[in-house]
Amino acid sequence: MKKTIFIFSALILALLALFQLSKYAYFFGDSPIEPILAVIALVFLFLGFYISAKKVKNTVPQSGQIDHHKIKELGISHRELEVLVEISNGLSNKEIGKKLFVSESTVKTHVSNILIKLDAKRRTQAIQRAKELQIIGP
Amino acid sequence: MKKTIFIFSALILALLALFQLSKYAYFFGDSPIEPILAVIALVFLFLGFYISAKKVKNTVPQSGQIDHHKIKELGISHRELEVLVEISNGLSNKEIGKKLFVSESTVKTHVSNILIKLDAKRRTQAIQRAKELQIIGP
DNA sequence: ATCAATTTAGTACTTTAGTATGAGTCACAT
DNA sequence: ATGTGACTCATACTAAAGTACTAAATTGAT
Repeated sequence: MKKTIFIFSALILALLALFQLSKYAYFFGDSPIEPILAVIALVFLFLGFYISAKKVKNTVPQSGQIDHHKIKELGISHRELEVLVEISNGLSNKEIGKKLFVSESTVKTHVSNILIKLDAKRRTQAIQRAKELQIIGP
Repeated sequence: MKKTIFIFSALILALLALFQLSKYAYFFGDSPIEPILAVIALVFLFLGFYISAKKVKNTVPQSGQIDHHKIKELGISHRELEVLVEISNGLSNKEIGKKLFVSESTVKTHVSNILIKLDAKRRTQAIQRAKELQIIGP
């Protein structure tokens, strides 16, 4: 895709050059407008490209990658992360306990700590925050 | 690929048209150049925007598209969908009520219906299911 | 106009979630 | 050895969440 665009861009440039040559053959007026027009067109074309690309980069925040650095930064332990993942999978505390072979009490402790570390009031908010911070996958 | 070629072809045509215009400008002498320059700049700016946007749409495979068909298929009403979105934003029933100007009781009713329709036992599970079915955005 | 679906809201109840606190075990580093 | 952090579990409590009804007002389509 990139190559195609590059090739066509080169093609346009070549066209412009040809037009310039032909113009010089026909006219010998004071100041030719065509080169200026071409430069403006290209500059604004790539400006549009650039701005749009920037916009997309800011609005679409890299999907998929989990930020291990931020996990440590927030002081979230390995076990807490496991619980967090199961929360986002929609499991109840009891179910998480069974899956991780611990009591429901333990899960509750982990959940409380997670909520504090993620600055959330509810587990649903924790899910949202964790995905926002790319601590867990989408 | 075909689209890219088409777009660039259109671009070339636009360039040709512009050159024709510039020729006319030459013949009629005193027509001002600035408006033409402005038009060219704008046209190519938006052209750049357009091409870039198209490119992104083709390279990034459906991120954020919601499946309206599946929503109707599951019989989820408009109001229920609103509630569902707020659930996934991590709000409590009371908070949702305030945001949508209804009582907490009403929200509970909606939530219960949502859970039935999404075949979920908890709101966290409903979030997971809804995202899986692309009923709500990620 | 009538019928079905939606939206709203309530009561009464059960279940799940979350808080606060304390405490025991284990590994690992100083 | 002693402390530190992570993991575990418990009790007792409060706060949400969720269920199971009932029911009225509204809306949209036939």
